[in-house]
Parts: sequence; structure tokens; C-alpha cells
Amino acid sequence: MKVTKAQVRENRERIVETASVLFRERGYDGVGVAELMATAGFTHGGFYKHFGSKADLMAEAAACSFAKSAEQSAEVDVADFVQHYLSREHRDAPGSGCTMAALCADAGRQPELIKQTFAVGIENQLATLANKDKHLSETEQRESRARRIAAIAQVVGAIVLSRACPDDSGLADEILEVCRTKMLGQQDC
Amino acid sequence: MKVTKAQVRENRERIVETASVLFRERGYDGVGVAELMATAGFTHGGFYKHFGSKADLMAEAAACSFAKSAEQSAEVDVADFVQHYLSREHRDAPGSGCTMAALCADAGRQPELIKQTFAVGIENQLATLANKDKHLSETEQRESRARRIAAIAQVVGAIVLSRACPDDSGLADEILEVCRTKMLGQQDC
DNA sequence: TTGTTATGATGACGACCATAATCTAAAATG
DNA sequence: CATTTTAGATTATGGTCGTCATCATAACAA
Repeated sequence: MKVTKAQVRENRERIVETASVLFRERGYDGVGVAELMATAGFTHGGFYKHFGSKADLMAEAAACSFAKSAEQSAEVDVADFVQHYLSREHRDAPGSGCTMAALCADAGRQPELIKQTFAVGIENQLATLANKDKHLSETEQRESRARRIAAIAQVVGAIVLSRACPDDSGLADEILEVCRTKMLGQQDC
Repeated sequence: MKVTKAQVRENRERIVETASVLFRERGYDGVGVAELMATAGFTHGGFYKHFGSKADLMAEAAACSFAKSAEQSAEVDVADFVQHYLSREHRDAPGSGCTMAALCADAGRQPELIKQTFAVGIENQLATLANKDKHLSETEQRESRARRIAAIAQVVGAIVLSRACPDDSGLADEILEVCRTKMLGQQDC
């Protein structure tokens, strides 16, 4: 059952995208190759014609989603970004949300290849946010980078903690709200 | 092979403590019941004489470690706490470190029972930090609670992100350092 | 001391895991 | 049109998973 080269590329893309969603929803250990392929519409046997291992796919799926989210957030106002990032909608839809927030804890337990991908993703996001202050002096830029790092830690921590709370718990919403207010209240971000 | 009642309690405690460490190191999905019991010095069969399910043990292990860490941090200066929490030592030893930082992302994908335990753990930590400002007015206390929530999100996010970076990466240390400085620089915490 | 109870060892259950060899049919290449 | 190539289905590997029934044994209550 051979398929067109274009079809192969499309199939591979669908596997990566399906994996990206499932991993974000259930974690790297929560999804097997077989289920992954079945969800994408294939049997599991063909998997290793596309990827060397599950870890390879994890890295590719992460890199792909990092690139996509950096691209998107480049054209959005920072305040709007925070507003959406720290929303209930984002928290309740990890499958279509931020890969960093959904999987960075998992990444910490994965092979170096995955960690490198995540480090690149963080640097990418930092660079995207930095585009707004090219005109700063060197010391100002250093201070700006520090603020951006702290901001990312803050919003990622907020989402992760909020997701750890029960659905009906007021605490989950409170965490989001508090961090949203704090974040928007300071001129940096 | 029956054992003393005292022995049973001690065995059960050892299982919980072993689980607490292993889960923090490798995640809830990364450790099986069999390996757990073997590490604690038992065969896997006896597990269900102590716990109804793996999820029950996860909840108990988390609750146990939350209680322990709240107890410890109650008698420590806040600045010292942050200093240690955002240290390389803490980041590189998740098995003996903060359960919230190690497992809150995993908790978000677990049954409600686990999430409830984590919510209680967060409230506990918030209450512990609050002991320092009993003398405040009601509005001041509300503001204080908001600051404490944001602080916890910040430090948890920092550890989780730092762990997601490669071991030799400068970024991992930078995240810790930046957040430590930011955190200690403000009078709240 | 006798009878009851319950711990923890043994072993098995069916399902899932990542990975891989084999085979096929059809696309790509000549 | 003939040949080569290869995507993806099929099937198998050896292992692990959570859960549980069974059972010997030793701690308990009587």
C-alpha cells in the first residue's frame, strides 16, 4: 500500500499533530504508539517508517508546537496574550494549549534530546517577547530578559497549579485571576 | 506470613515513603506497583492489602509529603526558604524535594481524588505563609493572599522550567537565579 | 491453647507497552 | 512497460502494567 510522496508528507504531519495534542492532554507516558497511530488513522506498525523512536516523535511534536506558538504570539499584544494564556479556556483545553505548560514537567524526566528541544522553545519565546524592546541599552536589555524569564515562570506555574486543582474548586480560578491581575498590573510583563 | 500490628504500620509507612520518592523522581505513570513494592522490600502481591488502588497510594503519598513540608517550612524564614527552594540542589533532587513542583503537572491528569489532595496542599502552604501576618486588616490580608499565590506560582514555575532544560544548559541555572533575585528583591515574597 | 484473622508471598489475568521483521501493493524511476 | 523502491498493514517480540484469587503462616482474641 504505497502512497504519493505528498500523501506521505501529509500523513507524517498528521501523526505529529495528533501526537502533539494527545501528549499535551495525557502526558508523554500517558499515550502509547499504537493509540497514537490509531487516532491518526493508521495501524501502529508503520510508525517506525516515519520516526526512529517515540522519543524522536516527542521532540518533533514539541518543536513543531513551539514554532507555531512563537509565530502566533509574535503578532499579538502582550497584554492580550497574558489575558488569554491565564484564562479558564486555556487551562481547560491543554490539548490545544501551550506545550510548555502542559509538558515541561514531563520533559524534565525525558532524555536530553527532549530537554534540548524545550530549552530552544523557551529561548524562542524569550526572543519573541524581546522584539518589543530593541531600542534598549545593554544593561536595560539584561534587565528586560530577567523580567521576561520571571514572567514566563509565573504564567507557566499558574497554569500548572490551576490544572492541579479540582474542576469545581474556587482555588483553581483564584490562582488564574490573581496571577492575571498581578501580571497585567506591572508595566513589564 | 502475618506480622505485628506495629510492623504492619511500619511497613505501610515505608511503602508510602518509597512511593513518595519514586513518584517525585519519575512521575505517577513512570513507576509501577511492582517496582514500588520491590523497592520498599516487598513483593507486589501484598500491595492491595494496604491500599485500594494505585491512585489511593498516590493521594496518600502526596498528602503525607505536603504535611511534612508545611511543617518544615513553618519554622523557617521566608527568605531562607526561597533561597533553598530555588537552588540547584533542590532542582537536581526532585525525589527529596517539593512534591508540588515535581508532580503538579501529573496531578492535573489524575482523578479528582488526587486533585483534591493537591488543592489542600496548596491551601496548607498558603496558610503556613500567612502565619506571618496575622496583624493585618482584612483587605491587607486579601492582598497578602494574592501575593502569596503569585509567589508560589512563580517558584513552582521556575523549578519546573529549570528541570525541563538540559543539565549543562546555562538557561536552567539562569531561570533559577533570575527568579531567586526577583523573589528576594521584593518585600512580600 | 485453640480458633480466628489478616499479612504478605506466589502466581496469574488480560491488556498494554515500544520496537521490529515481514509482506503487500502501488508509486516512483528508468 | 519493467523494475525498483517504500508506505503502511500484519503480526510477533519480550516486557510491563494494575489488579486480584489463592494460600501459608504467624499474630491475635478466646
